[in-house]
Amino acid sequence: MKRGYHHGNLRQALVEAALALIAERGPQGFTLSEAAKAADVTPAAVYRHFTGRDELLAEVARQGFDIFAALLEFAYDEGRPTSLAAFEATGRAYLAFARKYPGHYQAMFESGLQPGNHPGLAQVAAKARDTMDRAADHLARALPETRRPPARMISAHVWATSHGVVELYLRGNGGPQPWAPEDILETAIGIYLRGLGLLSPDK
Amino acid sequence: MKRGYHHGNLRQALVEAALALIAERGPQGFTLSEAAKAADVTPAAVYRHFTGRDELLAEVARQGFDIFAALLEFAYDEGRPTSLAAFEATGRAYLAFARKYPGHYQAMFESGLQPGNHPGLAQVAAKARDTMDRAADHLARALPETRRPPARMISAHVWATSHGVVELYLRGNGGPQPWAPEDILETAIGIYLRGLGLLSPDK
DNA sequence: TGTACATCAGTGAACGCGCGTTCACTGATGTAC
DNA sequence: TGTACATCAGTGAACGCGCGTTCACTGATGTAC
Repeated sequence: MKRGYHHGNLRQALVEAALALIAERGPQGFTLSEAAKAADVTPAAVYRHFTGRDELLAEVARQGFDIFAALLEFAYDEGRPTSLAAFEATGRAYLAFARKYPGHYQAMFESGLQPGNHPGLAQVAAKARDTMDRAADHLARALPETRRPPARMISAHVWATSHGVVELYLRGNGGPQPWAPEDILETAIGIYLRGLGLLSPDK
Repeated sequence: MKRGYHHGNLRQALVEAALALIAERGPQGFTLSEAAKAADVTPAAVYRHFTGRDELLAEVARQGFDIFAALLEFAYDEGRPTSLAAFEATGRAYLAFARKYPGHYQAMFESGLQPGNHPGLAQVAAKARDTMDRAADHLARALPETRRPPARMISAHVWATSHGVVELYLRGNGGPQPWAPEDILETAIGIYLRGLGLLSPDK
């Protein structure tokens, strides 16, 4: 692809170059210089669009949280067809996101980025979590009040389990496993929901 | 502490210097040069004890898995007093380890180390997992065979949930939470065990 | 017990490298007249 | 429609830095006689 002196959309091209680098070599493998090179541009050009290396990385993560929040929202689908099915779908969406967008995922969760330093990032991350919280809240209403854990506790449980399955069994820090990550997560959540009293005790 | 030309136990001193660096600044913050400096020694001296930076880091992780495996074994205590209590104790041990040995924990799980490149590492990691598997197996025997998930599936669930709680709520990539990580994990495992049919449905 | 000597843990200087960042600049674009 | 000019995206060279690693060396230790 040819281009003249001006690139056209260098900002997004840099984001995508960074994404490819991260997906291929891990968050450590990402450098400003290499992202610039992959976008066919001098490292100095990056500074026309970002204040520096960190801001480029943060933008990658931000776009990741955007996609993530949208996927969760789509999976939740306002609680349709049932609050239970919608809740299960959000759990699956977590894993599906990590599988389909590994560059984004790593920028978000494994790059050592401090959300506190990037206000926009924290905001869009909160949006994703809010969807989970709503799904859990909707689900919790089906429980008798006396034995109903707080909705945010339930969503914390599912985030933790989903995140753990991704880190250990999809991204591979836990050694090989005889099951697909999807099956591990599915059964874990199934047993958990039975424990909440939302699935019948028979398989 | 004074010392002469020879250090005495430089190898272990380097491991401990690395540990302190990692605990303080994260696995990225660790460099061979700084570890050497912290041990009051020239960077070149490191090469008398390790083949290079990676092997030093791997040794830190190896010692971590050693401690971890011992803690799990201690918590499991051959299934005493009951298989259920022993199983719950191993879950708690995971979190306790991450809290008490943050440097080891990060070297093991967040340093980007490839266990495949360090045979000794994979071996001792397998030992830790084996303890979890035994705990799960012991527990599973209390279940009627028809509705008993494979023991390794159960231990995968608990590893994942424990790991997720540590990453998100102890190490802080999931935003602030109104509960202590210990409480999140405890309730998650409680609900899960009820789902397995091992705890009565009343609180 | 005293001395010669082999061993080897640590030194200090140097290396090449790639990193993030800066700076004065240049060339393309698009707008005002 | 044609030209002058302001804007600004990208260049290219340079910087200082800290990294991991190497090498010839030196000084402490401990053992053989």
